[in-house]
Amino acid sequence: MKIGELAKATDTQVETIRYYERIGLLSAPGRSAANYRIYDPSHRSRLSFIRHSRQLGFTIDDIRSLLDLADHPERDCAEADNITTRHLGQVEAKISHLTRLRDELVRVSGRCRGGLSSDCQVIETLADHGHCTAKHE
Amino acid sequence: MKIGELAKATDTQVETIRYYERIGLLSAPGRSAANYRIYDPSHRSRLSFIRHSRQLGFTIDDIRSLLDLADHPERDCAEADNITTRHLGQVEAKISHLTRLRDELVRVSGRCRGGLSSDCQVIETLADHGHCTAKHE
DNA sequence: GCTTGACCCTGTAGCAGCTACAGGGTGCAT
DNA sequence: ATGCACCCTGTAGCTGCTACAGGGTCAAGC
Repeated sequence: MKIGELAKATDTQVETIRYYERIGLLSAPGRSAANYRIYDPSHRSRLSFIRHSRQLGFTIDDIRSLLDLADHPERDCAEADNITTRHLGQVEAKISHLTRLRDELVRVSGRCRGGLSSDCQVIETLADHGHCTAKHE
Repeated sequence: MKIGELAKATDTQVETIRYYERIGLLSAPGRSAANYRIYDPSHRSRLSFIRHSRQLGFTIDDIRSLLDLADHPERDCAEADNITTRHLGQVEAKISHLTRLRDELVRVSGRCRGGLSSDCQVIETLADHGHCTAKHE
């Protein structure tokens, strides 16, 4: 299949596929006489794996390791679990960070009672860190 | 004050301050005879405002608008509230996205029962989207 | 007066993970 | 023969910094 078809089949942009090839995540396929990339089903499943992993938020580097594991059936599955667990921890950290941030934003925006920006509590709050309940980084 | 002092006072990196000046977020201060940037208290409070807004996750563009409002006391505070509310919505969207993602990761990593990567359920799941309960983008 | 070290300057390149051109070639239908 | 959809390479852009390289400045200590 040509790149456009692979793109449609995996719900990926054509330029993204070329990007994955450039960074060595997806192996370079054969070429047609006209120098078009011609993919086979193995590329398709590999790209599906990549896209699925990306949707789950794995980094490109994680995906490299995961693909490597998928290619070496004799290796220990624990490596894959390590990557997943570490990633899960990062996602949870992000969630709790964003949750604190949301609470602060709710508090800030709740202060707006309309009127002029000169006595806008939102602006006030941003200007003066002391108005915050919690530390946020 | 010199840039290093301002950096310490606002808990910002020196290079970040120069970056803000370069993109026009923080106005260029005066210079000493030796061409050092010399900041006054107004720069300091402006930078605090910026940093505080960044900590709350506002984009640089949002901050430009917020600073603009802070500079025009006669304008309507609703604009600031709009920006905050829209941002809050984005944060909430991110939280719910990450939460779905987390649930899926928990499910995926729960499938690992050790053993060889050849029958690793984590790898399996990544390879086959059909294993997923929910759609995730 | 000379060195050392902390600070400052400019300019540019890098990070992640794409995305978006520009400027060209190919392939098929009309 | 012409139009159009598709393909190619190469490069620059996005966000919000961060990290140099290669240089200048200044005060303290010997």
